[in-house]
Amino acid sequence: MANALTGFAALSDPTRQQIFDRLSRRALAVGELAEGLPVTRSAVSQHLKVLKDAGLVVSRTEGTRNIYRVDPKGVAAMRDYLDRFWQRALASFKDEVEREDAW
Amino acid sequence: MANALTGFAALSDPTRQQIFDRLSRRALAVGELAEGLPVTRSAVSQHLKVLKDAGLVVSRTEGTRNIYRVDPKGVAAMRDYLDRFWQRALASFKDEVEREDAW
DNA sequence: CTCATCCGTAAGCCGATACTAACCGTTAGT
DNA sequence: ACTAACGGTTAGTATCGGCTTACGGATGAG
Repeated sequence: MANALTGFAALSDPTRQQIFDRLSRRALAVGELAEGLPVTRSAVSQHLKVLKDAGLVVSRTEGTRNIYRVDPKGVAAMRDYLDRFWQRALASFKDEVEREDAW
Repeated sequence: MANALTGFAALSDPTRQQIFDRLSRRALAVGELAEGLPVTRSAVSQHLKVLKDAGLVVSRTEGTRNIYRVDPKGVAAMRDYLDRFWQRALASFKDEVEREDAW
């Protein structure tokens, strides 16, 4: 994937979040994905491009159909990225975090 | 925080990513944050509101200064959210491979 | 070959949002 | 009380981004 930062932008849109959620359960073709979504198939295709460029999904071609699934590696990269921030934030404020209402 | 989804939107902007990165290293006042950023203090203040509403930062007042820091709980919520997707994608991937192969 | 299916892309519209400038309330120091 | 420092808010503008429509390329069935 490009980097974890583009991943946040990719998941910032509600429609893409919905697409991503459905893909995380099982692989789907573009047309299948478009059914049940309040947008056209064209919009879905554009969203899939964003998710793919961010490294969050991969696709394979089966005849005329393009089937997408979530790429666990991309998700792991974002999770690990956040984990570094989490640890860094904890390290610089170890004292305050223990007192819930200090801030 | 509101939910993990608003967190992604909050971190989708490059300027907010930069703000968040600097805050994760140490707590900073708004003015300190604005120095070294290519935008005005006003813009920084607006970005901080978005990050705060998303539960990613918290603030405390010290005289006339408002000091912000990263909230580890908000970061952990997003990380855990991604972790669920990661596990789900792995399980789904495993199922797909069993009935078809070669992605 | 013909035709239908499937999907990506281009153009354009329109709402969302990141930004600056200006203003105002609060606090601290003299 | 006056003034300066600090920062949140508003108004206005410009750019960005998600959407639809229309189109074109690729594959498969007949």
